[in-house]
Amino acid sequence: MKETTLKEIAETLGISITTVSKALKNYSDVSEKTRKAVYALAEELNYTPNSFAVNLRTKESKTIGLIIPEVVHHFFSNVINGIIAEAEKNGYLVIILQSNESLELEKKQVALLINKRVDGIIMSLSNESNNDFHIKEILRKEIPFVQFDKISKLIPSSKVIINDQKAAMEAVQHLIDKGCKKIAHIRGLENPQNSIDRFIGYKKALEKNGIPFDPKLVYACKSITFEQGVVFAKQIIEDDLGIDGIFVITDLVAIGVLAHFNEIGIQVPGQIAIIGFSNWFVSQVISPKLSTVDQPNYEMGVAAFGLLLEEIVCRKNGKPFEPKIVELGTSVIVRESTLKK
Amino acid sequence: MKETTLKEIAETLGISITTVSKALKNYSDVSEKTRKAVYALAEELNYTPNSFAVNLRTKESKTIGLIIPEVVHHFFSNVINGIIAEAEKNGYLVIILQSNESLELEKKQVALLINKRVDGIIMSLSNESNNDFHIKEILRKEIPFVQFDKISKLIPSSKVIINDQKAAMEAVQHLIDKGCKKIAHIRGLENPQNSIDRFIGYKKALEKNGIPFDPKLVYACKSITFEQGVVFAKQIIEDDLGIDGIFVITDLVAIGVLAHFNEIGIQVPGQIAIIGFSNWFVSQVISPKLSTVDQPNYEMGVAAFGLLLEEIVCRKNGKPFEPKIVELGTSVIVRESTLKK
DNA sequence: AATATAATCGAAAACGTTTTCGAAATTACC
DNA sequence: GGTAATTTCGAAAACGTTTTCGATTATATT
Repeated sequence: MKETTLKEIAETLGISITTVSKALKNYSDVSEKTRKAVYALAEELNYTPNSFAVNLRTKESKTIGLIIPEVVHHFFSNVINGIIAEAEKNGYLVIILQSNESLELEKKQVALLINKRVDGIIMSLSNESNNDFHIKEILRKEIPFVQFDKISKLIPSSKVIINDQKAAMEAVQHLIDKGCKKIAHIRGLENPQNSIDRFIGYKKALEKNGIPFDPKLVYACKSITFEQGVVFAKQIIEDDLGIDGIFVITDLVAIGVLAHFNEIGIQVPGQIAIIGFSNWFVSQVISPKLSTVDQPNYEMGVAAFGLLLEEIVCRKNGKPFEPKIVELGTSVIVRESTLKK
Repeated sequence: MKETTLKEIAETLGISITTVSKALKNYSDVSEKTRKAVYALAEELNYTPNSFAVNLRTKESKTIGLIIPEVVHHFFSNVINGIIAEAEKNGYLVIILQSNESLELEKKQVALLINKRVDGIIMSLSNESNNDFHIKEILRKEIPFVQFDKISKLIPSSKVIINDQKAAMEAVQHLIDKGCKKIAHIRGLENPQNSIDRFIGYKKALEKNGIPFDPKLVYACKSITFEQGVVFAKQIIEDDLGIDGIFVITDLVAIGVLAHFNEIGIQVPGQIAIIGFSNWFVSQVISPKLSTVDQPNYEMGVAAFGLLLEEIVCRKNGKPFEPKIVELGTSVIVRESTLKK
C-alpha cells in the first residue's frame, strides 16, 4: 500500500518538492498555472499529507487528551460529547483515558499523554487527586491544561465549573419552600471540591432560614453508588429523626434512596421529599420523577475545549497565558419527588 | 521548553546517536558499560522519545480510532470502557469519534482517522450505513478493521457480535413461558442488522410455539427513544388488540412504554408483561424492574480490541489476514416486569 | 537597451528517530 | 606475533514534511 507523497507529485510534474508543498498550501509565490496542475494531480493521486511527518515538522499533533474518572457515567459521557464535537469543529481529535478514580492510574494516564505529545489536556480529577507532581509536571512543561467539574483550586489553570455552593443552596431552599422542616444531607466523599461546596451550600441555606445545623442529619457517602443510597435510606428510617426532606449529592445515590423508600412504602414526597443533583437521565423516568439540579454537561465540554484552544493558540504565538475561569449556570428542576402541596 | 533528545545524550556522553538509541533499546551490540551510562543520563535528563519522530520512522502511531453512533449511551459507553482498558494494556491509545447516526458524518470521521494514520479502526455502524465507499476504502488500504454490535454482514472484516436472533427468541420464549398469549413486538429501524435479527427471532419463537404471526402486532420505531415508547404505549392501548406481552427492541424504548402504562394505571406485568433488550442500568432502578436481555458490553469492547490487535500484528508481519468473528453469549434477566405467576 | 522591480522557483536544512552495514577495537587461538 | 573470531561502535540514509533564503526568470520603468 504505497501512499502518494509530495516527492511523487513533484517528480511526475517535473518540479521541486518545495513548490508542490507551497502550491498545496496556497503560498503566493507559486504561479496559478503550476498551482492548478499540482492540485489536479494531488486530487487524482488521492494525496493526503503524511500526518506523522507534519507532526514532526510542526511540533503539534492536532490531538488533545481527556482524562476523566469514568466513561460510563451520564454526566461525563455528555461532557465527552461536547468536547469531541467542539474539538472536531476546530480540527482536533480527542484521546480519552480513564482514571477509574485512582490516583495511581491518573498519574500514568498523564504520563501517557505527555509522552504522546498531545497539544493539550482536559481533565476532571479523580477523588484522591490534588495538586500532585503529575499535575505540576503538566504546568511546568507549559502544556495547555484545563480542569472541569472535579477541580483543585490549588492548581493554577483554566477551569470550567459550576457554582456548587449556590446550586446546593438553591436546592435546599427549594425543600424549605416546600415546607420541609428537618432536612438531611447525603454528602459526597471528603476530598472532592464539589462535595465540600455542596455541603457548605446546604449549611448556608439552613442558616439563611434560621434552621440550626445538626451534624446528625449529615450522611457521608463511602462510594457514589445506587447501593449507597439504599444503605442510607435504611439508616435514615432506623435513625428515626423526623427527617422530612433530603438533599443528595447526586442523582444516582438519590434514586437508591428513592428505590428503598418505594419498596418499604415510605411516601415520596408525602413523608419525605428528595432532591438530587446533576439531572441524570434516569431521574425523569423513575417514579416518582426525581427533582434535581441541572448542570449544563454538553456546554461544559464545549467551554472546556474553548479554553484549551485559547491557551494552545496563545502559547503557539509565544505569549504568556493567563488562566481563565468559566462558571456555568445551574437550575433547580422541580419534578415529583419534592412536590408537596 | 527544550526536550532532551538522543543527540543531546550522545554529545554529553561523547558517543554517537546510534549507540544511544541502541543502548536504550537494549541492542546486543552495545557494551554493558555504555548501556548503563546511557540509561543513567537518560534518567537524569528525563528523556522520553519524541513520538512524532518515532511514528514517522516506524510508520505506526500506536493509536486506534473508534467510531460509534453516540457516546451518551449506556451500551456504547460500556464498550468504550472495555476498548480503552484493553488498548491501554497493550500500549495503544484510543481516539473516539461520533457519527451521530449520520452517514455523512460517519464518512467524515473515517476520513479523519485514515488521515491521522491510526493503526486500526473499530466501528459500530450508524443506522443508515452499509457497505459504502468509505468502508471499502478502509479495506482497500488494508487498515485493520473490526466491526461490533451494529455491523454489516456484507463487509468482510472481523466482527464482534451477539446472536440477536437467538437472544430475541429466548426473550419471547420467556414471555410465552410466563403465559402470554398475544405478544407484540416493538421493533427497531428497518436497516440495522440487529433490528432485523431480533424481529426474525421474535417470529421464530412464535412459530416454534405454534402461535400465528400477526403483522398488526408489530410496531416499528421511527427513533430509538423514550418518547417513542410512550407513543407506542398509547397506540397499543388505543388499538386494543388484547396484547398481554411486549418484546421491545431495547430497554430505553421499553421504559417509555412502562412509564406510560404506570401513568394510566395499566398493571405490569399483571395485564401486560414487558421485556426489553440490552440491560441498561435504568432497568434495574425503575418500578417495576424491567426484565431484559443482558449482553456483555465491556467484554465486547475487550474482544473488539483483541481482534484488531491480531490483525495489526498479522499485517505488520506482512502476512495475509483472515477475518474472525467472535460471538458473545447473552442471557435473559428476569425481573419484575414479566413476573406473572 | 539597460536597469529596477516583481514574480516564480528550488536547494537545503531541519524535525528526531531507527536501522543497515561496514569499520574499528578487542579478544581468542595457534 | 600473526591471523581469525568476536565485540563494540558510528556514518549515513531514510521517514515526509515545512520553511528560509537565495537564484532565476519575467515584467515594468526609464
